[in-house]
Order: sequence, then structure tokens, then C-alpha cells
Amino acid sequence: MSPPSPQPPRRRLPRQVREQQLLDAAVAVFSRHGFHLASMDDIAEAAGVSKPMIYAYLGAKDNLFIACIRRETQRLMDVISAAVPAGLAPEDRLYRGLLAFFEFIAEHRDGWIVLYRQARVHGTFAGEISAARERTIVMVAGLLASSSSDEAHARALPIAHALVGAAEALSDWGLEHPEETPDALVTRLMDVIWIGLGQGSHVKH
Amino acid sequence: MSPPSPQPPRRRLPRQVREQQLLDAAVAVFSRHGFHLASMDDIAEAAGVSKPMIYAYLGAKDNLFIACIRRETQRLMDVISAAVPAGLAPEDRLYRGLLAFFEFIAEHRDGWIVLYRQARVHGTFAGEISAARERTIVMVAGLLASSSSDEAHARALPIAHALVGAAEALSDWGLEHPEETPDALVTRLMDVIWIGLGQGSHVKH
DNA sequence: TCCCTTATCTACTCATGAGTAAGGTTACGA
DNA sequence: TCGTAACCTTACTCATGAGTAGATAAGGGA
Repeated sequence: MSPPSPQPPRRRLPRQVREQQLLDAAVAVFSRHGFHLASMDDIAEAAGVSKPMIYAYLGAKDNLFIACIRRETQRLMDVISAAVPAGLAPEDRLYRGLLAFFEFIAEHRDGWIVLYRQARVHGTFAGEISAARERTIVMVAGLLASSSSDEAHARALPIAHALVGAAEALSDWGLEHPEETPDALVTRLMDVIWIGLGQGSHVKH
Repeated sequence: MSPPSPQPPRRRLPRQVREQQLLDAAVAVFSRHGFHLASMDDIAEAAGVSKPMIYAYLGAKDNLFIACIRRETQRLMDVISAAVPAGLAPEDRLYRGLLAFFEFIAEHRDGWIVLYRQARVHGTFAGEISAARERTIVMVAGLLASSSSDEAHARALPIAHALVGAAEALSDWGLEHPEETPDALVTRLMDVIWIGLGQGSHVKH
């Protein structure tokens, strides 16, 4: 009998590469199982590496999770910022921002939404997310307010909250309907918030 | 010196009363710490009772959590159903439904939203919540669709998702702004979804 | 060729918290 | 008054999983 194949050959990789692999694995596992049910062993296994590596590179579980959140929020922010150039009409800016958002979600299918919701729930990480979320909402409020006065902004804030909530919920729905393009999602949402349901006989058919 | 008061006199209570106390305590603790960080000991202590009581009355942790969700969703459903009598115009039905929702949240301040989000996140309980949530959404879609044809209903569904998401997000915002009455919240939301932001110069000031 | 730094592993420790066994105590009915 | 059933407790067991100590190997530079 052949001796049990001694070791699967350990490939040494430069730190930065391994780190990204670890984050990829962590995002996947956290999304699937949730923060608490995801064990460090699971993540290590998913990354094809042993547990102490994670501690060496990304630190304890909390840190690892925060690192995931940071990387993913940053990606989302970058995508949206890039999609909304200054100097467009509010309607267009809103449209493009929403489109970028829905496209991002569609690309990250499983990962993003779940990870995001995880983070909102646990008090430990809520700060991390609410900061990013709050920035988004303020930005959206900026798009909505016609004048740049403080008062206009204050009036727009709760509406921005509602709008962001609507976009999140709609992207949830979109995940269950893969045939729905991001563009179609934006149109649905814009129809409601820009035109309003009161026009004509509610939802047209 | 007085001998240490031997025991705080144990009050024996009938099962049904104790059960409700346990659920109250569980909702409070789950809301504050989240499902996983809430220990059965915490809950027992909050209820002023020892751990095995929980197991005797409500069963294991999962069961206890589901019992919390069931009781609280039922309460919300009851409140909303009662607030939306048949035979009103869609706009009024929508208005009253939303009002009931915001009022419920305001009354349950800490408890509801957090508990609810918990449940949405964990795969184990997601089914429990999505059923209730789906029912709500279908109901809202019914309010929105002008005709009762299947097609009209299908068109209204994603909008209902967005609307429910918006209401949830707005109630989050409302919790941070206690001076905001439920009625004011409904008005803000109705202004957006019924009239639309495109009218006039976006958000008025 | 031989270091020596960096990457990586195996094999633990130890706290926490779910769940339980077995027994004490109170109230109510006969 | 005396059971007896329902209520309630103390004091455990035991699995799980976070985090770590210490050894091993790979590969680039001298």
C-alpha cells in the first residue's frame, strides 16, 4: 500500500495575497452562517489554510469581521461615487446612484446583503456599519434637497432614510428574481418615488 | 448582625403568568444582546427565575426565540388588521395601515425592531419571519394594485417590497427622533410614495 | 551552499454557555 | 391533616469553539 500522501504541498504565498484570500473566505463563510455560527476553523478551511494564519494576519474574530465589513463597504462606496459625477440634474444623479447600487448587489449576489445585515444587527459592529450607512444617507439627502440650506437638508433626511430602506428591500427582492436587471429595478423604484403612486389609477397595468 | 435574609421569598405563580413573564424577559434580553450573546442564564435572571424553568415551560433556546417572534408578530398583525377595515379607498387604507405600523413600533420602542432584525438574519429563524413578512407584503401589494387581476398584483409586488423596506427604515429613523409622532412619519412617507418627489422642485422647503 | 526571515502547521488550553438530573417546597383538594 | 401535583432550585455535565505555544519548512539573499 502506498503510504498516505504525506502532505498536500504547502504553497507559500506573499502576505498580501493570502490576506485577500482570507478575507474572501471570511466574507463567504460569514455570509452563509452568520457571525456567531461561523467558526474560525470553518473560515480557515474555506481559505485552505490553518487557523493560526488568520490570527497572524487579521487578528481575532471581531477584527476579522470588521476587516470584511470595511473592505466591502469601501468597494460599494467607490462604485457609487464613481457612478455619480457632479453637475448632473438631481433626477439623473439619483438614477445613476441607484443603478450603481443595484448593479453592485447583483454582482455580489450572496455576499453583500447578508454580511451587511449581520453587521447591522450586532451591537459590537453596528457602529462600523451605521457610519457608512449614515454617510450614504446624507449623500442621498443631498441629492434630494433642492436647495443646499440646512433646513432643506433636514427635511430631506428622513426621506433619504426611507429611500435607502426601499432600495435595500428592493435589492432583496431582486436577488430572488435574477431575471430582473438592475436597470429594471431602478425604473421600478424611480417610478414610485419620482412620479408617485397617486398619479393615474395607482399601479398601472 | 441580622442573619443574611434566607431567601427572597419565592413567589409561586400559575404557569400561564410565568410563561408570559418569561417571554417578556426573553424579548428584552434578545433585543439587547442579540440571539447568540443572550444566554439562557441572562434571560432567567431577567425573569427572576431559574434556568430550568425556561426549559420546562418554553423549551430550548431556539424554541424560546421562535415563541418570542410568534407572539410579537401576532401582536403586530392584529394591530394592523384592526386598523385597516375593508371598503375604504386605497389611499386611506394605506394611510391607516402605515399609521398602525408606526404606532406599534413607537409603543414597542426597544423591543420590536431589533428582535425582528435578529430573526431576519439567522437562517434558522428566517423562515419564521419571512412568512409573516411575505404576508404583509402581499397585503400591501393588494392595497396598491388598482385592479385585482394577477398581472396588476404581480406589478405591485416589488413596489410593496420597497414600500415595506421604506417603512422599516423610516421607523428606525423615528426611534432616534422621539419627538416625531407616528402620524408625522406616515405623512412624510405618503408624501413621497403618493405624490412623488418629481412634483415641484423635489423636497419642498 | 548555508542561513534566516517569513510563512505555515499540529496540537494543545481554557472559558463559556446549553442543556439536565435529582431533589426541595408550596398550595390546594380531600 | 395529609397527600400529591405543580412549581421551582441547586449543582452539575459536556460540547463547542476562540485563541495560543511551539515546532517546521520554504525560498531568497550572502
